[in-house]
Amino acid sequence: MKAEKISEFTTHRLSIYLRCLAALDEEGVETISSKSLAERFNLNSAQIRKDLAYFGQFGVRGVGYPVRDLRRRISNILGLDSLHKVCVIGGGNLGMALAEYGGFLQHGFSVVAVFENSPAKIGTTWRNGVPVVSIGDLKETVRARGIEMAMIAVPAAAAREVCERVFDAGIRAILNFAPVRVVPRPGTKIQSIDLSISLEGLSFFLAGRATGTR
Amino acid sequence: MKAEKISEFTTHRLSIYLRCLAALDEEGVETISSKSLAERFNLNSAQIRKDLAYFGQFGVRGVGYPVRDLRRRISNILGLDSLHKVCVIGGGNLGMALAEYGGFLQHGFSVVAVFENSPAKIGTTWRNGVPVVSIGDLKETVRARGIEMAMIAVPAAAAREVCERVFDAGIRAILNFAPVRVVPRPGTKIQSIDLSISLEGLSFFLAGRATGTR
DNA sequence: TTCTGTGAATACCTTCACAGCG
DNA sequence: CGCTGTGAAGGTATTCACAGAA
Repeated sequence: MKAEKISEFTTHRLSIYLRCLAALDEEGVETISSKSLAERFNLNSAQIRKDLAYFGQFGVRGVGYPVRDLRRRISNILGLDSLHKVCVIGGGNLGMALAEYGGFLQHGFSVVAVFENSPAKIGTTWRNGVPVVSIGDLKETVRARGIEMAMIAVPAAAAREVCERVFDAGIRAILNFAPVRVVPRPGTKIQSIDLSISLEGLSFFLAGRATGTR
Repeated sequence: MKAEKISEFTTHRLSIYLRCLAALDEEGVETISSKSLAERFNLNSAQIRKDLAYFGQFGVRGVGYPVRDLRRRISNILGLDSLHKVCVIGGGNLGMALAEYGGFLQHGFSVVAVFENSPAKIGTTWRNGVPVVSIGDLKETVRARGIEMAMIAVPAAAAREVCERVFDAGIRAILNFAPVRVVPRPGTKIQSIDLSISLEGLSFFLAGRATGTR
């Protein structure tokens, strides 16, 4: 791997390539060229080659990339060789939906706990067996269960404080759903998904067409 | 407004500015400079001025921007003057969580229906009064209720077909949660949120630190 | 003087185009 | 030959720096 720092655009595309390679591998396809891979996402083939070249020389000139091998390597690059343990903070609707979402496990992420502060919910077990734990037990549970990431699904007002507690518990990666900008500590990463802002982007698009911008 | 096309980076930031301006307005602040606004998101002040300049000259030299006025204008630019009616396709956990999420209404989006294909759920009403409607009635309901946007929360396998039906029903803006790339029709827009890919980005970050990339 | 609005400079991301290997 | 890997070119986004208005 080269010393340069990799952009998020690249890592995002790696995930996309990985999905496609997994499907191809399952189909029994053994080799794929950057060109035919590119066509699937209407993307430039040089883009794919550049993305991969950051991490080594995986291809065979005149042939293409060996599907299974490339799949394994990208999986490795993304740190997906082993299952990642994830927790959800906040046992409201969104939190519970996240805890139960089947897609995570399929991609190597296992939700092992939901943290809550409402006594009524603490101690219960969610449908698929995920325990609802007191937020007070965050630190011990994180350590005991080897939790590496947290998904924050608490009200906006609580988000900042919750992130601090999560960092204090030793977690260094957060996926934040609260509509609040939180600044990561050095050595940590926060990725935010703001549903209202996404909808506002769509609203802008619709408004533009309406006023004839086309 | 200038003829240039506006990048998504800009519109995304406009949403962020809007949030901040709303808070300032509520606090009674009357004027804000690009510099002090920039400090809140550690962002460059020229960035903010450029973003706003695409749409007109809103500021007063030597003073800054009038908070309430700028708030109204951005709101207008983003098409947020009126409430937007939104539907959810898919009545699973995620779909129901989206239907009940209070944050949308606060930002001008109202979820007015959840579309489902399971007969057991159709005809029921979700907690906050959102009706669960048969996907077969999509077109009529969209027309009758003036629905402008759809949030897709169906399994990956169904996503593509569902998007087609949504477009056929006259909706031109989609927020897609299914882990599938869907190509928008001309004149439509699809914004995708892929939870697993977001987690993979975090996994890459953690993997990098672990191998000493720092 | 302060702070906007904006051309110029820079940094970054993508695409082109081709040398070179299998 | 076909396709990768990559320097060079082309675009786009961000930042700098300053002229000019209040």
